[in-house]
Amino acid sequence: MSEKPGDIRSQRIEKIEKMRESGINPYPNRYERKDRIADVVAAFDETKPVKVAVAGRIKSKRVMGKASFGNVEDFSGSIQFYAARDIMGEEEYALYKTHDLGDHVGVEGETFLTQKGEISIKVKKLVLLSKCIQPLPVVKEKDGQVFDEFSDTELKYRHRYVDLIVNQKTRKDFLMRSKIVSGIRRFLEENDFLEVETPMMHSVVSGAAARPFVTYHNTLDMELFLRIAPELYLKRLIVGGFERVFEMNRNFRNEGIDTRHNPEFTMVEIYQAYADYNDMMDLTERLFTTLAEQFFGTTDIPYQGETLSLKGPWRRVRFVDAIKEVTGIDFSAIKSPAEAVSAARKIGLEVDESMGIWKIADEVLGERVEKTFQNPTFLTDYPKELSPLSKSFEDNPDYVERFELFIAGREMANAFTELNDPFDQKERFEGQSKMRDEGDAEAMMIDDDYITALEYGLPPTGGLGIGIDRLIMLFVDTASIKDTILFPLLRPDGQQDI
RNA sequence: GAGGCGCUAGCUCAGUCGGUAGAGCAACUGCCUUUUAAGCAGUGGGUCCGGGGUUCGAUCCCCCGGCGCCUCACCA
Repeated sequence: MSEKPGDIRSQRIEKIEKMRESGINPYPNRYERKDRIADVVAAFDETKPVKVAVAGRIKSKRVMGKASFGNVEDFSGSIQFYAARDIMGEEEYALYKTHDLGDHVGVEGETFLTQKGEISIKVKKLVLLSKCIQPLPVVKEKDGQVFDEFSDTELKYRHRYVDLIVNQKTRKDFLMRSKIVSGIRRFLEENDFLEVETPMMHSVVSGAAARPFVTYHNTLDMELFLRIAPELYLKRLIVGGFERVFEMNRNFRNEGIDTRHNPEFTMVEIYQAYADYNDMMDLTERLFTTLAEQFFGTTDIPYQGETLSLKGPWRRVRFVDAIKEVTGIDFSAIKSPAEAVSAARKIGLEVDESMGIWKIADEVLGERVEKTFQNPTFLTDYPKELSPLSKSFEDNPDYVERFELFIAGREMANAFTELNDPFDQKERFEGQSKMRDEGDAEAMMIDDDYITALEYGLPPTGGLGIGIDRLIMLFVDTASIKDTILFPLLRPDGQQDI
């Protein structure tokens, strides 16, 4: 009788209308759920049937006339139920038969084992808790093989809730993300780090090389930038006497989107007074191996068809040595940009003199070297020019005490001995500011207050940043960062959903 | 931002060398009281991403646009 007969949504709306007419509320306010499904399954004893009341979504339904099997699923798991007219009563059973896949129901009854040996609930009473009027994709499974998986990437990201309802792998991956994030927090807390929250809206763009999102505060009548990194605030806290701090939260960078980049991404930044970049390497290594052992029981983890060994100690190789090893180019011996250009061109890279020696070196590294680091590798001792916030070696001012960690060819972490010399920092800021004036949109701005903070004295400090989304990619074995972010940024599709 | 690929039923996908479309699952109707990718019989369901062009006729060919994916560039 609907306007569009055959349309599943209209059919279900009709069902709702009928229920309302007969005084049944398809969206009741409350249900006394007494048991979690996983607990019911775990506690099952064939010789001792127990009364249970579970709640969840109907995930499957197999009706055989006057009796029926189905599965309800809650967050903890899934269980089969057996609904029979003789037990439920004719009216209740008829109503149950109108319920659809995706409906939330409360199921009460006694546990029993079917002839085929499946733990089930013999339904005494089944009540609708929330009607699902949208047709769910039907994903079936047998012997671990998944049929008709809901696989349209666009729909998965746009309607993540549907993805979570029907695809077990998605649910598992995000559960894993949650657990890893809390594992990281636990690890840091156990190591006496204090979690802090610093501003997300900055008036100065600094702390990393990236283009910011710009926003505006009405009352103050000023431009603000969404933070690209919390770094400078966290170091202010070290100045303030918090010796070990971390912040695990979102950064925003107005850059491209691809399998490794989302404009908002999660980063943990960690600062430790009286430590240097070597201590940060140890900390990083311990964190990763602790997580691997916790979640896999081993440091060998599968990733995209390969096995990565996270077992320490990890390889440490100097920036210039790594480039030399892979390409034969020794940047420590190169004296002029022209020389660097010709070396880079020899291996087929497009660069020009204005980049300077070290940006060219960085280009060579990114193009030819990084992908060779499959197992964890600390790339250390960066050139000063590429690192405006890191401290130089006492005996070699051209290089800084910094490392980046690569796993599976991807940058996973960045750390250094923090530059705490206010005079040096001021000079570096001025250099950045000049680059900015010359059109480098990613160069930092001068943060005068930060210089003032340094003038109060930042103790020798090690700092470390780890990209959480990328770490998760590793642990849930996915090739795209979007599979680790519940709601990745997409363009609006311009269509009305539904 | 550039190039390549894709977009067909609620989902997963066929297909039309240009004559306005089909399967499986889901839905609806009937049968079925131990099924589990339940089964059997029948039915309905589509602006074939949008707009324009070519054509007697376009879902298909051409152009423009939208969204997604992949590769590249920037970046973590």
